[in-house]
Amino acid sequence: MARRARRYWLMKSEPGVYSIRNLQRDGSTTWEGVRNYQARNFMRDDMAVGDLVLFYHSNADPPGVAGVARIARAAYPDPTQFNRRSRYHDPGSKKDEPRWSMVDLAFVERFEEVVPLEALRNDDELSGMLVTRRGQRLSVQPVDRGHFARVLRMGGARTRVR
DNA sequence: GCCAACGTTGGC
DNA sequence: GCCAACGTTGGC
Repeated sequence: MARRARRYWLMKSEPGVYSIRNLQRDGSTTWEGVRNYQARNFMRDDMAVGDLVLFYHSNADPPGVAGVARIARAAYPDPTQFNRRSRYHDPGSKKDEPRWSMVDLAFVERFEEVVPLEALRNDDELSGMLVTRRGQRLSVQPVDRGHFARVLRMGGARTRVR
């Protein structure tokens, strides 16, 4: 049985809300609250267990890639969409036809230092990488294998692409 | 805190 | 289907 090739991703989190250190502490986490259709589609349709993720700190100083995570559970319905108390509640979503999906992430490693967005932008090998584009707000993005490997090197990571 | 960029909503 | 109004994201 041929296995699907591992895919590579970037996922944004505000460190004031949930940082790479939080993920390191917790070991794994649920990724609820994504309410953008493009981001949902990537999670629901394209992510699989074992895919690697660049863990990106947004609204941070500096913004940038803080470490690496791994998809620990493939997409399943985000329960917060049905919770009236939740800030992620979606009254338009039906139980038998959930609108929003989520995945679980597991900690892989934390970079010694964040690789700043500016460094990504200044790196020739990373030209075209989505996150370096001005106005790019998507919180879940696919990353080219070569770009992923390059960011790992910039972060001094032990993790390798394969 | 500002504001550009962008997604969503809803009137028409 | 258009598009103005509005809300959010996220760099700076």
